[in-house]
Parts: sequence; C-alpha cells; structure tokens
Amino acid sequence: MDSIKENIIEGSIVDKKPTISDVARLAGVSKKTVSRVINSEPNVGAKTLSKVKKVIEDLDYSPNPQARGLAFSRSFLLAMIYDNPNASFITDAMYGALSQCRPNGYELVVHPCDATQASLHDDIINFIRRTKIDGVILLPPLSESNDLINKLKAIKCNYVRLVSVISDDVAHMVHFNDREAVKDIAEHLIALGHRDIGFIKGPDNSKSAAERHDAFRDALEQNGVHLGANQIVFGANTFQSGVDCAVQLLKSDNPPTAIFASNDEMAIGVMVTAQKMGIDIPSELTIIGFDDTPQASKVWPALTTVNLKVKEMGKLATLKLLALCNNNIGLAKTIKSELVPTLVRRETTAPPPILRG
Amino acid sequence: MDSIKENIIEGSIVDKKPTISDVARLAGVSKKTVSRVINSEPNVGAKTLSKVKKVIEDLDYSPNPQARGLAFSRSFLLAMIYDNPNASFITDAMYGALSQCRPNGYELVVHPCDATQASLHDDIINFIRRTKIDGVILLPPLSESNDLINKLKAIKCNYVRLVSVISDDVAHMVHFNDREAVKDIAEHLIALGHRDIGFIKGPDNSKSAAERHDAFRDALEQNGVHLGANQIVFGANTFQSGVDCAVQLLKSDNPPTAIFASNDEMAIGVMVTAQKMGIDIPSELTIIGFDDTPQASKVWPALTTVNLKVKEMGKLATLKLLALCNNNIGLAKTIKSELVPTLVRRETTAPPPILRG
DNA sequence: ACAGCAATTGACACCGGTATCATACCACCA
DNA sequence: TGGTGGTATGATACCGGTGTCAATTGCTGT
Repeated sequence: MDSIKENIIEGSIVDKKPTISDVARLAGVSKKTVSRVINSEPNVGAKTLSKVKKVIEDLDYSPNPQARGLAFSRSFLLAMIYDNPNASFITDAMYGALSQCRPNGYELVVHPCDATQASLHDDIINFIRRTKIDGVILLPPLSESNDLINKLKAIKCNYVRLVSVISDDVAHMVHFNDREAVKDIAEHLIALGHRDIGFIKGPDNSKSAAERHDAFRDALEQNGVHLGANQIVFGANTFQSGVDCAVQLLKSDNPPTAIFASNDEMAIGVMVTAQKMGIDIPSELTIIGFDDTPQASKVWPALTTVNLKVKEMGKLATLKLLALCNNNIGLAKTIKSELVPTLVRRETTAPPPILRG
Repeated sequence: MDSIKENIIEGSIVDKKPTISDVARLAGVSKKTVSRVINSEPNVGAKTLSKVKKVIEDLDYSPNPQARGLAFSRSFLLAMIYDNPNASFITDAMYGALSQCRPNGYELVVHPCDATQASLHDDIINFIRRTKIDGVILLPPLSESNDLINKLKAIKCNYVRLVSVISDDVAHMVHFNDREAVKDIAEHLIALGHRDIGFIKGPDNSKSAAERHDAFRDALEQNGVHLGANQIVFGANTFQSGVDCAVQLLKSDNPPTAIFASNDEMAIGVMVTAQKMGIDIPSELTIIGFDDTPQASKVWPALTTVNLKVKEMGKLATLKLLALCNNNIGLAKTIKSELVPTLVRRETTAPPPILRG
C-alpha cells in the first residue's frame, strides 16, 4: 500500500526519490525508452521524447548513479592522486579538473598519499581496485614514477600524468615545458647583466629537478656563461632547504649576484635569508623562483617566478582522461599535451650592483 | 566457454575482476554467505568463515562499490563543499577528513564552488541529489549560511559544518573557538605593553569576522584598553585589502604600535606594506595574523598567528558525519565539537618602541 | 531416540539502471 | 496488394551486491 501512496497521481511522489520506473509509468512507456531519453540515444519518437522529458522535469528525476554505474560497469568517478605538499598546486589542479568533470557527469575523488610509505604504489593500486575508479590523474612528483605507471597498466587503469619531462604517450600525459621557461629565466638574467649566478637544484630523485638543472645549464652555456660546480647547491624543495642553500651560496668566497631556485618555496627561503643578512633585494641580489605560488606575489618584494598554468593542465589532463575512459585514444592524442609556462616578472630581479669584490 | 576459462581453477581468473558469485562458487557456499562474511555479520560458522576468507584472499576479491551502493541505497561517498580561497585550509581539511573516510570505506569527493554565483545553494542541492552523496562537510564561510542548511535539511542530507560561531546542534557542527584565541592575542599584546592597537576586520557578511571583532574588543576592554572606531578598518580577507588597510592605519595621525589582522593573508599584506614604508617589524610595529597558513612561517620575520588545527577539525567533522550516516545521532553528539585554536608566537611581536610621537 | 530450539545456510526477490533481441509499426515500392 | 526495410518500442535478462524468510543443521534435555 505504501507503494500506492508513494507512486501515484500527479507526480506527487512523497517520500522516496523517483526512479526510472516511476517515470516510465507516468509517461506510459517502458523503462528502456526512458533510458534511451536519459542517454540521448537515437530512435525515440518525437512525441515520446517530449512526453518523457516532461515527466522527468515534473518529477525532478535524476538517475541513480550507483545503478547506472553498475549497469555500465563504470563508477563515473575520477581520482586525483598526489604526494605533493604544495596546497595551491593541488587545489588549482582540482579546479581545472572539475571544470571538465562536472559537465560530463563525473565526480572527482581526492587521494593524497604519503611518499615516504614503502607500500605507496601498492596502496594506490588497491585504492583503484577497491573503488573501481574509472581513471586517475597523477600529479608530480608521483607522476614521474614508471613503476607506478606499469602497475596501473597491469590493472588496465586509465591514467593521465602531469609531468615536466616527456615520458609517455601523449594520450597519457600533459607536459609543462620547463625547458622553455628555464631558458627564459636564463636569458632574462643574462640580459640584466648577471654573470655570477647561483642555482638551487631540487631533490635528486626528481626528474623535474634534473630537467630544470640541465635546461638552465644549457641555456646559460648558449649565452656563454658557465655554471660552475660551486654555484650549484642541492635543496629539497622546502622553505628550510632554501634557507640552507642561501647560506651556502651567500657566504661563499664569490657570492652570486643572482640566484635561481627550482621552486618558490626555496626562493622565498633565499629571500628571507638574504634579508636577515642585510642584503637588499633586488639591488644587491636578484632572485627567481618557479611555480608562481600565491605567496610569490605576497612577499616583499614580490617574487619573479614562472607560472605553470596548473588549472589549465588539470583541465587538459581531465579531457584526455575522459577520452580514454570512452576508449577514444585517438581523441586523447589530439588534445593539447604541452603547456609552456610563462615567466612572471615582478620585483626581485634587477641588474647586478656595479661594485662587487 | 569464456565463462569457463575465466572462472575456473586455482583462482587463476584472467580477464574480469572476480565477483561475489565467483567467491561463492569456489568456496562452495551461497552468495549470501559470502555477503555475510564481507559485512562481518554474525552467525557464520567458523569453518565456513575461514574457507570464504581464504577464497577472498586467493582471488584478491573486493566487492563492487556500485553494486553495494545500489543494494544499500548508499553511495559511500562524502563531499567536501567549500567556497574558501585558502588552499592550505582546504587541503588540510581534506587530509583530516580522509584519515577517517578511508578506514570506514568511504571516499571523499571535492566540490569547490563560486560564492558569487546567485544559484550557489541550489547548485549544491542539485549536486547532492544527482550524486546521491551520503553526507557533506561544509567549510567556512559557506558553512555559515542558514539558508543552505535549511535546504540541506529539506532534502534530508547529512551534513557537518565547520564554523567559528556556535550555530547548530553539536551533532552537526565542529566549532573553532575563535573567541578564546582572540582573547589570547589581546592579552599577549597588552602584556607586551601595547595600548595603541589597530584591528583589521574581515568582510561584513562573515559571522566569523564579526566574532573575531567582538571578541577582540571585549578582551581589550577587560584589560582596560579601548578599541576606538578609527582603529578599526575593514578588509576583505585578501592580501590586497591587507595592504589597503595597512596604509589607512599607518598613515593616520596616531598610528598604532600593533596591528591584529583577522587573517594571515591580510597580516602579510600589512607586513609588506610596513616594510615598503621602511617600518621595522617588530621593533616599530607588532603584527599578528590568524590562520597559521604555511606562508606565515615563511615570511620574514615569521608571523605570529593562530593555528586553527584544521586537520583535526576535518577529522572530527568526518567522524560526526559518519555517525550521522549510520543514523547514530547520539554518537555524533558525543564527538568533540570544539577546538581551541592556539596562539603561535613567532617573530612579528615585540614591545612597542619607547619613543613615539 | 526424539522433540525443541538456536545457529547456520541458501533460494529468491529486489535495488535502479542498461543490453539484447523480438515485435509492432510505418512508409515505400514493385 | 503484399513484400521489404527501417524506425520505434517493450519484455526480459542482467550488472553485483543485500534483505527476507524458509529450510537445514547441530545440540540440548528427557
């Protein structure tokens, strides 16, 4: 009797959310026909179409995603997997990804993880198997692991990675061309007149760090400037390591007039250290970072850095991933897979001081 | 024939993921019994239990969440909804939430939204109806809207809100006691000897901003210090508004010796402005922020501020939400719902200069 | 040895969708 | 007028789990 009360008359369903059967009954058609309308399938008569649409409208019906998922063998869920500590990078990537998820009926699940965990990759695989996620977006530095990629392939999981070094089929990758951006930095420094330049490299296990290093060295060489071994110090992409590296560079016998740090965190560490030492920025020391985190524009002086266009990357990655989920590898390949980061000139760069020992 | 190849012998399933039927067949029991094992239901014989467990182990079986969701009328999905621009606040809250989601078989979906959108609340309701999300966690300032809460109640959606002002049943709320923290700030400033104190208030439509204002005024009054109207300026919680407010305060006839900004963003705006004006921090100007964002410890001097314990809040909110999803309101009520933020003393606070016009 | 009872187990319907395939319908042409 | 082919529609099985309830099992007391 409940079912009578619930289901009948003038669309006045009371308690439960309407199902496809309710729509079918009220429209006087079969479930399958309603299903056809929902999924915009062809071969539905004009009258039937409008009738069903009206009932859907009246009932404010929306299909149950669990049921659809079960029938389609899909979850309509994508995941963003990351071990990246940079909060704005993550939220930007999410934002870009969601801009494409929503209009396509997908939702985004977050999956941060701990890079120090030995079982990291297996945990991720388990997560995917357990949740039946349709595809994953991998953020750096996690995205650089070929071991993880192989495991993903083994379970036939759709994936797209955000990477700084070309390292996969274009269908599975969005690549931020660090090399170009780093070249811009080098040329900018040279143009300002800097010759004694310090470089803070990121962690050893990071391909991105190696790429930025190589690109910087090469670009300087092309302009006739040599990056000596004692002008390169090794950081860990953290603020504190920026501080430590700055001390190393600035207290050396021949301190640089400019420092390029591989990320903003470290660059800001350098800034703070220099300021504590009484070194004026930029008149006495030029500093350039990388990432354009929100704080880059909120330090004083505002940090010259490189904008990675993370939102755009998240968006492109998601477009590719959705294409892959629809088995349309061809489409995934045609979607732009390279973004050139842009140098954002702010206030921490200036010509070197005329006088220097 | 495929089914034979796929399903038989020594757990060597090849193509498809095993289902509950596979487990049942290999264990020689019914689906229902396997289901009992999966859900730790009582009344399963010891031998049967271990037999089924072994098969599950061998097959590396995990139940299909879509199918479970359909049968249970649940999605096992929680959502974090926010219109907050503070990236680290969001990622911290997510982190705390996930620490409780995962062990309980839930996943977390992200749903940032645009506060300027007129249809904001209805969009959120549609999102929940469409996705059949089991419950939502609301972050401030969105969490302060009673209109939204009423709409959530209307569709019987489980929710927990993170708020700075007690404004709901404790089962539905985790409250960070700004008032206590602000009192600490006031007393700290007084103890240092400050009497001319500037206050930068957050946006007018924010209850949290009003709360911090009231609490600060009250705490100062209790210590015999009056916060004059010209010592209060109005910001928008952004860096730029911090800059603007700082100019107002510092260029006034009687500039303060200390400034308390309602959040770190604005506080850092004040710092940068003061530094540009040649005002030394903290010897000439004391500054205190609120939030303890990552950059607070990465500016120079490091910013004294208040740590909100956002991860902990995300964790508690999720615990409550899971209790609500299990219709255990009593349990939700017993979970701690108030956190007292802690004052983090760093380098931007000092006694006021002896000399001052 | 057997009734009585609780613990164990399974058959079957059902959750809300989709896929398959048969059928009904319709216009068109020989 | 009857065959023919394409469009529109529905009956039914199925996706992979859980709920219900009846049947079976094993143990106890007498």
